[in-house]
Amino acid sequence: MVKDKNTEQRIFEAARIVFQKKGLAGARMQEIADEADINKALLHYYFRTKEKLFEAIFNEVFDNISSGLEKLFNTEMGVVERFRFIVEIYIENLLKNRQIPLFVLNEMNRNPEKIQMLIEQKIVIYLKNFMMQIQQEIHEGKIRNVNPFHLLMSVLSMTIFPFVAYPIIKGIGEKNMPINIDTFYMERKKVIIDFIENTLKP
Amino acid sequence: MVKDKNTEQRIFEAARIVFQKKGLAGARMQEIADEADINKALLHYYFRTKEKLFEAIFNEVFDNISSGLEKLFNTEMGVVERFRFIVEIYIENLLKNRQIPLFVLNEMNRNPEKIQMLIEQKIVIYLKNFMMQIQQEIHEGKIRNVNPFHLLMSVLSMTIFPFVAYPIIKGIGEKNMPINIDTFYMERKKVIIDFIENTLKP
DNA sequence: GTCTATAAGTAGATAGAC
DNA sequence: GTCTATCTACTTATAGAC
Repeated sequence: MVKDKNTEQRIFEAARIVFQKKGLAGARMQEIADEADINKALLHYYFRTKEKLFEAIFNEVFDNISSGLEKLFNTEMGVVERFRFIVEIYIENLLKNRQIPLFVLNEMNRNPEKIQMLIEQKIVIYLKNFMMQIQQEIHEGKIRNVNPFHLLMSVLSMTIFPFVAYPIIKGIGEKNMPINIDTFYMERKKVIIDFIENTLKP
Repeated sequence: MVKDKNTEQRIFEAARIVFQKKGLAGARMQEIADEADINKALLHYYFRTKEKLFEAIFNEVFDNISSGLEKLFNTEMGVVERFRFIVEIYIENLLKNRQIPLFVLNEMNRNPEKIQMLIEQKIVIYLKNFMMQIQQEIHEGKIRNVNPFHLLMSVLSMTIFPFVAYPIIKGIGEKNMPINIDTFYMERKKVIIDFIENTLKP
């Protein structure tokens, strides 16, 4: 249960927890109120409607992703080094917020028309720039000639997918694996970075 | 709208469409009825409750996955060859059923206790056997020494994730890419298989 | 700002005619 | 088997006291 802090923050954090677990349609205002330890009417006092509350949560999540990308891509950095950063930062962050990928993917797929613009302006633009940088380094002979789009998609897949496939990983890892699941996620950093380096070394 | 066929099949197919698009909580019985072009009461006549109808759909999807895995893993085949099969068959199938991954991942993550057993018995068991085969071929020196769990997870990620990330791919691909999105998905077969071969060649 | 009580609307489920 | 009409329960949202 969310305590301390002012009411609006409490509601916000409670809503984040519930929406990320249940999705927009599956979440109940009552559950959010309980989680925030306040009355249901207060939710409406602060956020008017369920949709608006959800939007507030989603926008915050999306902005975090976006500003993270901005930081990653507005620093001067070579392609391989940048990939390394992406993988490390993403895995660190996703370990702390494991529900985020499914939450975002759901909203992206269920309301594409609604957030297409957001995706375009806050995600795709950075990825496109990065692909141009990759193209550039290929041209300069710094890295091997690969398809930047596919490479980027492979790296994102290897990084993010294991977090949405948690139940499968848990199923595999639980009994006859010598390591715990968090260790597995941490190990992936090296696995993915090795893949990148192998793929790109000239 | 689903026509022809008997009523039960019509309901079933309509429910599959709606549940895969909206999820259990987001789906409406009325919408399923409309999609099937029948009355709402008939849904209950054939399937009693929304939950049971959903379960019927989910079990069918899950059985398809499971029987697919069974076919893939009960054939005599080397590791590399088997990986090739997996990637090709999965991409072919997912191109025809793009909503499946998100649908299944959602249910797995939202009702883990409910389907943990299913995952264990119908998915994980095959993956574990395959990892043992990988271990075996490593031992025999047929393939390079890699971590089977990570390799498997990487391949599954690269294969499946792009289908749940469709909105991002669309955003990237739509304007300044010379190919259409289906071509991109088809190309991934080769990309992933190349990765496997490079990773495993001794 | 925060609560209780309640209104208003929606969705799943059933009764009963045909 | 299939339909219309209706019930019941739940959920969002609001009114109004404090």
